[in-house]
Amino acid sequence: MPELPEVETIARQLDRTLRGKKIVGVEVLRTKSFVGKEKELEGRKIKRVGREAKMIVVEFFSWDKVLVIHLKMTGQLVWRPKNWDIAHIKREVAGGHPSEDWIKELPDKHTRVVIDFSDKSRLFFNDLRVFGWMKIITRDQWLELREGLPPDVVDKEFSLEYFMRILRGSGRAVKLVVMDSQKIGGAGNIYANDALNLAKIDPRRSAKSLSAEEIKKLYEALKKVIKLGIKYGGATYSSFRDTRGLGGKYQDHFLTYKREGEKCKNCRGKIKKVKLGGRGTYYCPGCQI
DNA sequence: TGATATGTTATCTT
DNA sequence: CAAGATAACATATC
Repeated sequence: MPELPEVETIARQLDRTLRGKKIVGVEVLRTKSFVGKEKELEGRKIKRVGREAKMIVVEFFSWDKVLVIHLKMTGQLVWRPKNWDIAHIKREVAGGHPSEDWIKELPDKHTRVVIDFSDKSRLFFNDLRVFGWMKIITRDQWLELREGLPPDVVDKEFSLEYFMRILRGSGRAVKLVVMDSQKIGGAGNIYANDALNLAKIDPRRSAKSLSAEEIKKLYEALKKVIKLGIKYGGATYSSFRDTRGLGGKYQDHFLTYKREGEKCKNCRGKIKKVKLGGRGTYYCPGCQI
């Protein structure tokens, strides 16, 4: 489910809550969801939690291995303190409305892994479709993996020159190139749709047909929507929940995504939905040329 | 019942 | 070989 802003939201929250905590137990309820020997985690103390592309990395004190997590389409990481109860969550969220469907007991039928900490708090990895995973790899493997990753939209290495080179080198539809995780990290379907609307570019156009000016507009739009997504704590669409089991707010600011038939915020045209690369694609025929 | 679903990658086709 | 298209992963919801 989560795109970069959603993963970033989760990673930041985990970094805050898990730092210094000691793992005392790991239960794997679905073997496909955990790669490696979970026993190895016992007794480890968490140094920090970070994000690279759409992966979450957990680093430990005095250990040369890391835990890498990918939520794919439907993964969730929900942390609950000792003696968690509904009243506790409601107290924690100032003015927010906890989504009722998530105020429930865990583990449930979609829980794949549970990590227990020495302070009796617990982290639940839920994943309906079981595409996501947690895996233990060595620090060296992790560094190697990072080497092979393209720059994230929010990285400073993601320059306009780089973006231009990528787009000019492909004849595919511009939206598919923007979403290509081999070339650009972190631009998923929701944000790709919205960035193209903001830049007023038809998502179906061949990437190499964009002018330098259009590329620049798209580059800026992409950074802008991703930052907006982070600011609003991600988009709650389908299964996205933060570590408290609560949703984000970006969905209230969608420009095109899931807005078929509604008015374009630029030109009052009607948002249209088409299919591109097997994915739902939303755009405004009025202003996206 | 059938279409659809946020991500990634393996495998097919051109 | 390379670029691009498509299927696959597992499950729920509309």
